[in-house]
Amino acid sequence: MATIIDVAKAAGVSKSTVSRVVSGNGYVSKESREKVLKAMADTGYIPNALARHFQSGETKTIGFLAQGYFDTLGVFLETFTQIARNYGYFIHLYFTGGDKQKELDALNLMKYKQIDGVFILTRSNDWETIAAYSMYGPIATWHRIDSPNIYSSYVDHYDGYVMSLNYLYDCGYRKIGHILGSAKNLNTQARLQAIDDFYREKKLALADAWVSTNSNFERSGQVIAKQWAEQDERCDALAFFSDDIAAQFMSSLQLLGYSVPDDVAVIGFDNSRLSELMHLTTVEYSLDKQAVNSFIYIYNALNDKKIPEEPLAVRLVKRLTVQEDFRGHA
Amino acid sequence: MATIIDVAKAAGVSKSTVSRVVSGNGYVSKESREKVLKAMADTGYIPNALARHFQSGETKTIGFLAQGYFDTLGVFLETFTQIARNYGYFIHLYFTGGDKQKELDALNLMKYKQIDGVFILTRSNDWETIAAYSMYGPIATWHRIDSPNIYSSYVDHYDGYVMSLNYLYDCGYRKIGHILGSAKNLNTQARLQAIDDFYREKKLALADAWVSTNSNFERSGQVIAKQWAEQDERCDALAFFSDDIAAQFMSSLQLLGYSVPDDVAVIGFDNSRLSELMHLTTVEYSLDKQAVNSFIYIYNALNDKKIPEEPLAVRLVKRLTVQEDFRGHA
DNA sequence: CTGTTAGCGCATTCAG
DNA sequence: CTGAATGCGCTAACAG
Repeated sequence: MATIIDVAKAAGVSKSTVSRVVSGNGYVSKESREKVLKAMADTGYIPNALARHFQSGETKTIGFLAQGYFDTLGVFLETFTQIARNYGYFIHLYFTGGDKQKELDALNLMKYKQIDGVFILTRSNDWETIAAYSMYGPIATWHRIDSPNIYSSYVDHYDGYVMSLNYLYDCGYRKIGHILGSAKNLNTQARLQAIDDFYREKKLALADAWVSTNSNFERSGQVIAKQWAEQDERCDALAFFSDDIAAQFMSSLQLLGYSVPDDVAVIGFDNSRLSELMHLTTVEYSLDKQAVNSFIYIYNALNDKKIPEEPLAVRLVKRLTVQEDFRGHA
Repeated sequence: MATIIDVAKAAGVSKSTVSRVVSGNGYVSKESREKVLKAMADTGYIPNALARHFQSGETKTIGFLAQGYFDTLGVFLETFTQIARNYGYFIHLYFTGGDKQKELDALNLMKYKQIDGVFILTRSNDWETIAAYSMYGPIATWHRIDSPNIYSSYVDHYDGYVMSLNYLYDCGYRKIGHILGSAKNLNTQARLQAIDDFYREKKLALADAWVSTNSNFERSGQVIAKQWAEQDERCDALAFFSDDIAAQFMSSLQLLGYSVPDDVAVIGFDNSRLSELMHLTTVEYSLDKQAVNSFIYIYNALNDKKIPEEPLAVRLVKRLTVQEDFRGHA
C-alpha cells in the first residue's frame, strides 16, 4: 500500500507538497502538481482515511439512532443518508431495541470520537438525559421537543390534524374518534388542542367524542379495532396519529368482519408507503425535508456554517378510506 | 480530553503500562493495574477510538449496501446491526439509488480503510465487477450467486416454491399463475425447475400455465393486476416470488374491483411485515439467519475465526389469501 | 511556492 | 513485570 512518502519520492518532492495537492489546501505550482498527480497514478496511491481522521479528530460520520425498524424509518433513513453523502458524511446505524443503556452507549460514541454527531429517530431515555450528551457533539431529532441543546426539525401537527378533521367534517362525518400517541408528546398536545378548537368551531359536543391517547404500543391497532367493534354507538370515522397504527387497525378490522370505509372511515398520518398500498387517506408532512433539516443542523454545527433549512409543508392525500359523500350510517 | 499520557502521569507509571491494562495485552502487576484503573477514573480517561483504528488499521465497521429502502431491508438491517454489535462491529450504511458508480465508491471504501468488509443487500453492478473488490476485504450477500470471491447466505427457493405449489394444489387450485423475478437470478431458475417438476408430477399441462418472469420492477404489481384482469381464462391462483409485489398486486386488484381470495388466490414469499398486515399467505425462509450467516462469514474472514453458521429453514405461513377448500370458480 | 519539523494517541517492540 | 523508544500516515506551523 503506497503512502504519501512513496508518492513524494516518486515525484521528487516533499510529502507536504503531496499533502497539499491531495487536500487542496495551500499553494502548489503547476509543475509540482502535475508531477505529484502522475506519481499518485503511478504508485496507485490512496489516502488512508484512518490517518486523516486521526489527524483531524473528525470521523465524518453521523450516528443514526432508532429503537428498531418501522415503516417511516425507511424514508427517513434514505433521505438522511443521501444528503449526508452529498456533504461528505457517512451514516453509522444503531438499533437500541428500546434498551436505555444501548442508547447511552451510542451517544457515548461521540465522546470516543467514533461519530461526530447524532440524529435520533426514536429514543429510549428522557430527553433531558440525552441532552446532556450535546456537550460532545450536535444532536438532532424530528420529534417535537423543547430543549436548548437538541435541535428539532418538527412539523406542527396542529395544522395537519385540523386539515384531517375539516375534511372528515366536509365529507359528512360527525362521530369522529381520535387515536393519539403518547400523552407527553408535544404533537399529541397539539392534536388535543386542535380537537378542542375543532369541536368549538363546529359546535359539536366534545364530550361525546372518543379520544384515545397512548395508542403507540406494539399492537395498539388490534386493540383499537376491538374497542371500536364493542362500542355501543360506533364512530363513523377514526383519525389516527400514524399510518402504521391505522394500517394495523384496518387489518384487524377486516378479521373482525368489518370493512373500511363502509363501516368506518379511516384517516392516517405520515403518507407512508404502507398507506399507499392500503389506499389509506392520510396527511403528508414532508418527512424527507425534516430529515434534510436535521442533517443541515448537524452539519452547520460541525463545520461552523450557516446553510439555510428547507421550509416544511403539510398536505392532505386523498385515497379510498374516507367516503366523500358520507350521509350517515343506516 | 485526557490522553494515555495524563493517565500515566497520574498513576505514576509509563504509558506502556496504561496501554497494557486498557487493551488487556501483556502482563501487569496487580498494584500497577489498580493504580492505573484509579487514575483512569480520576482523569475521566476515554481511549481515542480514532487513534486505535489508525494504529490497528481496522475500523471495526462493516458496510451495508443497498439500492434503496424496501420492506425486507428493515428486517435484514435490524438483525445484521444487532449481531454486528454483539461482535463489536459497527454498521456503515449506503444507499446507491441504483447508481453503479456510487456502488463502486462504497466498495472502494475498503481500499481507503474506511470499512473492513461489505454486505450487499441489493446491487447495481455485475457480480463479476463486484467480486474484483474482494481483494480489499470480505464481501457477502444473501443473493444466490455462484462466485468463489463472494459469500452467499442464500436459501434455495426450490423447496419453498414446491411447498407453495403443493399447498395450492391441495386446496383445489389447478389454474396457477407464476410471477417470477429476474430471469438471470438463480432463484428464478430454481423456481422454473420447481414448476417443471410440479406439473410433471401432478400431470398438469405446463403449456397452459401463465409464467411471467422479470416482474421485479417498480410497478410490476400493477401491471400484473391489469394483465390478470384482461386474461380470457383467468388463473385461480397466483404464486409470487415476493410479498412486496404480491401486495402491490392485491392493492391494484382492489382498485379494479376484484377481491382476494374470492376472485383469485395469492401466495407470496418472504413473510414480510407487509404480508402480515395484508393477511397474505406466504413462505418464510429465515431471513434473519441469512443476515446472521453473512455477518459471521465476514467476521470469520476478518478475524481468522471459524464460528459456525446457523442452519436455514423454510416454512409455509397460512393466512387469508388462499381458500383451503377451493372447488373451482362458478 | 516548498521543504523541514513536530506531533496527533496509541500499541508494540526491545531492553532491562 | 515495566519503561523508553519507535512509528503508523498525515497535516500544519514555520522558516526559508
